[in-house]
Amino acid sequence: MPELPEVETSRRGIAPWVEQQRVNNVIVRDRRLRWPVPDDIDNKLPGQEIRSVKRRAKYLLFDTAAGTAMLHLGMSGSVRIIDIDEPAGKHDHVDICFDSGKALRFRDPRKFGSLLWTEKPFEHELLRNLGPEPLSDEFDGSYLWQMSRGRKVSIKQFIMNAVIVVGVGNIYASEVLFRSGIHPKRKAGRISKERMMVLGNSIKFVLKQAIEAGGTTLRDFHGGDGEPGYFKQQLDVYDRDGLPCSVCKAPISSIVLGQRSTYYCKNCQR
DNA sequence: ACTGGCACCTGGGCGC
DNA sequence: TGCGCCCAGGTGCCAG
Repeated sequence: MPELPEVETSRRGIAPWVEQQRVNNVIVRDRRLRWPVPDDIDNKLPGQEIRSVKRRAKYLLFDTAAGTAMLHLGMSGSVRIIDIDEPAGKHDHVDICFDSGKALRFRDPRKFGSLLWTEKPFEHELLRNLGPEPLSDEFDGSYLWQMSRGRKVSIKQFIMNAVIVVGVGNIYASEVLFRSGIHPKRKAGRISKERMMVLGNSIKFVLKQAIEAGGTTLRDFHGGDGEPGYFKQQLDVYDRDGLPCSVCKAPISSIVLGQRSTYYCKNCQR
């Protein structure tokens, strides 16, 4: 479910309940996530204080003196704060319980998420080769333009490639291309610098707006504070097949690109 | 070096 | 109600 805004919303929601809290114990009910949950999680985390909860790409990083727990929400994962005695549901795979009597509960029906342990997060193989954060100063349209020269992939797949830039998933890829007036199938290497500048700005704008709205709730996403995200109301094209374009009123089109549903306006996007 | 396609897993919504 | 089918917010890995 989560793209960058949903992960960031989750991070902000849980941080006040987790930072500076000491882990009492960890309950792992099912290790069979995308990768098996390592013993380190139950062995090394208890007794540690969470110094900070940070985010890199779509990973939540729980920093302690002994190492860092890396949590990825996959397609269907979510986290929330509970009282430690709250009964666990079928897909509540992990609880990180604090001395405070609260716990961080990780739920993930599809099990595409992961919970890993590392001592050097930024050297971890899953993080090492990631592209820049879209909201950082090192990312902008001229970077996108430079990286895209000679590339034949569609611009949509290009911006969803985490080696190029992290955090842009299937919803926001369609949204930022609409805002930029760029057809999702256009080859990345054949977009002018001027248009790439617009795209770079759109990525920053849309992601920021979505974070402010608390993310997008399509099904059951909720931030760590239990509130759903309200960005769905601001989606211009995603999941709006056949509905009128917010600008020109032409029906929104849908196609499949790289096995993912893709939405755009035939009129507004070239 | 790129590109496209598959895989992992479970549940929800739809049509019959 | 039940069944079968299609779809779902991610991403590592494989072959060409």
